[in-house]
Amino acid sequence: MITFSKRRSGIHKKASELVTLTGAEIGIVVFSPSGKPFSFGHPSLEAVANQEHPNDNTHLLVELTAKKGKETQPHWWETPVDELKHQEPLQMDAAVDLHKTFLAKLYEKPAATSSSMAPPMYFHHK
Amino acid sequence: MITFSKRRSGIHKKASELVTLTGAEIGIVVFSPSGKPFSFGHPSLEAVANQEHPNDNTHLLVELTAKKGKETQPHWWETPVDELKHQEPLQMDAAVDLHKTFLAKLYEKPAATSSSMAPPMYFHHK
DNA sequence: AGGCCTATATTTAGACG
DNA sequence: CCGTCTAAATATAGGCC
Repeated sequence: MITFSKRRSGIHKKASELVTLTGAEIGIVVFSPSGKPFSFGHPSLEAVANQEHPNDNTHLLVELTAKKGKETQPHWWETPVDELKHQEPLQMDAAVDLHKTFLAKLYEKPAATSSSMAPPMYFHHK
Repeated sequence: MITFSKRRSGIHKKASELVTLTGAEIGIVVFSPSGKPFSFGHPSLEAVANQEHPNDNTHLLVELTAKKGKETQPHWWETPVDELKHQEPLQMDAAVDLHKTFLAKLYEKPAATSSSMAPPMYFHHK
């Protein structure tokens, strides 16, 4: 648990460095062994994308449903994802195991500014 | 660019270690400065979750639309996210900048087995 | 791009406050 | 939980294939 905390910060730091050094964009979601979620990502979460994952023909649709209170929480990644909410397991394919996981997609504008990178990033938890 | 590659592997390795050492679950999506997407994650992508991000009242719905060809690509994270597909920018909120970003959520079953962790993980790209 | 190398810088575990 | 400290383990840049 202490190891988790330390290493989580480590990865977080590495991710920050990757962003500042190379201008890449990154998003990470981690769930601690105890189930606490932590999210982190580079630009800001302003819109989301929908993209096909060709190799397994998986199509993921990420949809932003509500957006308010933005002024007080400008950067979503500065906040913990907070409690998990259970819901009925999706019956897509029961092949592997009990774990349900995720995938995230990003969509970048054609000639978008690659600036706005690397505001100091934090990894909070609750 | 060489730095990006090396550090990307580094983060990937750290993520693997975090998983093996602590049993955490993690998912990462990185976009190289040139725009190439790389994904990585711990368990497998079998289902996805929908979860509220309380602090900014953002609600993200991640939906798995299609799932086939699984036999040949058992682990989604072993494959690159591949080419980005452009689509109309979402008009959710134009506040920040041109970048569109993402967020991912994970959903774990109540008393799920925390086993099945740490198969060697790879970071591919195209 | 990936692999191999080596010197240097960083991270880590573990103990402690 | 957060800091601080330490020795030991690891990541990194940069050169080279």
